[in-house]
Amino acid sequence: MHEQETCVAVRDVLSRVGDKWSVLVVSMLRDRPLRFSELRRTIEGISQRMLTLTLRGLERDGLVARTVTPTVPPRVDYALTDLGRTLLDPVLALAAWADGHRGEIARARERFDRKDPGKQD
Amino acid sequence: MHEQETCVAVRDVLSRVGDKWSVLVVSMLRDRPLRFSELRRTIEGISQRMLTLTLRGLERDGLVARTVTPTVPPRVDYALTDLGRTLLDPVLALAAWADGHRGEIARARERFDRKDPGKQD
DNA sequence: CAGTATCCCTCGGGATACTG
DNA sequence: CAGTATCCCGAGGGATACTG
Repeated sequence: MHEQETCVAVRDVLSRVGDKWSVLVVSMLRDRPLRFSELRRTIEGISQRMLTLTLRGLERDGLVARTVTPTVPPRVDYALTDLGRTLLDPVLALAAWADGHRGEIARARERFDRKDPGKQD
Repeated sequence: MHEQETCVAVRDVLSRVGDKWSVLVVSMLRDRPLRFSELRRTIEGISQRMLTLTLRGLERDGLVARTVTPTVPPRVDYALTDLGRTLLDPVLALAAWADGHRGEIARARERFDRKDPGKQD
């Protein structure tokens, strides 16, 4: 299980999950497809540029499908693929962990920062 | 569940998980405590600086415990805390997902890159 | 052995402006 | 509406040298 290829693949996915917007976008698409502008409005804080880049990355990895309706003005819908949907489970498990332990983590940080003051600005 | 605080906590954990070394360090400590130099040798590729920084971060979040034995030369052991151990489950689930779907992802990328050549160098 | 301290460079990502 | 193109800054992270 700890082969080289596996490690690379795992780190690859982990960095996807760790980036600032990917998981948020995926979780927004959980229930139904959304248009570019809907995603942009819903996510709040994301720049046009980063939304585009995030969606391209997710599309490239086969997690999100992009559907263009060539009207004018154009309409583009984004939806989770089957693969994208399977990612939801482990990600939500991690999110649940984060939510469930955020108190412990916050307390650990306070303790650490009290012991070692001035290091964390 | 989608309160502001939760989102912050989740993103916080996700960025920990997404950083280059944290998960690797945690998974190395899975079975038993390890010394600084053992971690350094085992992980392969990590710089002394990044190992230190990663361990400090994990310690600050209460995921790893640092034990100094004041001999000369000094000996420092790192071990997972109970909290750190609970993180293992969701992280391993994600790793399993990554391993299980890496073929699909690779194929999706090939397809995407063939359609849109020259964009990814 | 187990770190700190510096230097330096790449990349993530925000702001803004322009286009089919 | 749904993007691309530029510019720019700060964080992440590697290499190297020094220390208790």
